[in-house]
Amino acid sequence: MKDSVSRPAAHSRDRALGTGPSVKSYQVTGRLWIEKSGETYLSWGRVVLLERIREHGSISSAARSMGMGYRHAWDLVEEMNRLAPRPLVERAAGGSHGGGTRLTPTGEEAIEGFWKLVADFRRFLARQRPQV
Amino acid sequence: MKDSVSRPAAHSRDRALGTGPSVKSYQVTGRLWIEKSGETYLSWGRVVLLERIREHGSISSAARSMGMGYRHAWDLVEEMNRLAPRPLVERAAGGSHGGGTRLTPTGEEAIEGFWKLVADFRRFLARQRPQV
DNA sequence: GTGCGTTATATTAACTTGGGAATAACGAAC
DNA sequence: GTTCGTTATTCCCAAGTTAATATAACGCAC
Repeated sequence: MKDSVSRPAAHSRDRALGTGPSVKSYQVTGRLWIEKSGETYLSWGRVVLLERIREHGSISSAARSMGMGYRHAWDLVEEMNRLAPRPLVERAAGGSHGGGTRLTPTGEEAIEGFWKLVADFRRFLARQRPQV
Repeated sequence: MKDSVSRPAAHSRDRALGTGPSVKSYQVTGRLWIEKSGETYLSWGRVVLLERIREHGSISSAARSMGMGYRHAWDLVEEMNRLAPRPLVERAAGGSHGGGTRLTPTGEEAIEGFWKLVADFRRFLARQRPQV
């Protein structure tokens, strides 16, 4: 079974979660993220970036694959690693292929945990009836 | 009993809802709003603006009271009225005091309904345990 | 040591959002 | 008709965010 319902496609640009393709004209929508000390730690786009890094093996390739500038992607990775209890990715500059970036087990857990949170949020939104 | 918990102070600039003053270092946070046809209909700031209009009797005074430009406030009111099933506010230009803006019953219901939604959302967030 | 593609870093440009200023229109009170 | 403060509308600017560009550092393969 595809998990495209509980876990939206990684290539989606939508970071706002609604109740899906509804016929209702009014729709309760929202965003969810995790902060640490007031700073954003994990969000939709950040987790998608982590998945792309896992898939492509480098920050630059991951950024290209989702139309994001390398600088922006690097900043996000830097901040996530800084806020995480342990690094989510390990980076290497130089080497035979120039280097690369790969997920740590902590990074894998962060992805999984965030999508679980998102799934709960989607269920919550689906229960809401927009009061017009 | 004050309602500052279930209904945050109207002057708050925070539109993001967390689980309150928690000692946990990681905090699940989020925003909630209502869309119609992909356009934002009601959000935290918009509903606060409606409350200020009810309190002050005009868009300009309401905007001043919350450090918002009249232009921006007018745009928000215009869009809310356009997306609402029936107008949320009635506006009058001219008159003894220059005119003014007041809430309609629909506007009152919109405020009440949105804060109920927010209260549910706060309860949902409070149930979440940030998975680090 | 040279080549390669990456990470790392700084600088600049473009875009978005909201604020400020200015002006006209409004309409009841006087 | 004058006054008043509001609504309504246009234009421009400031600030913050994101994208684009450029350059240096890195380290393994060869």
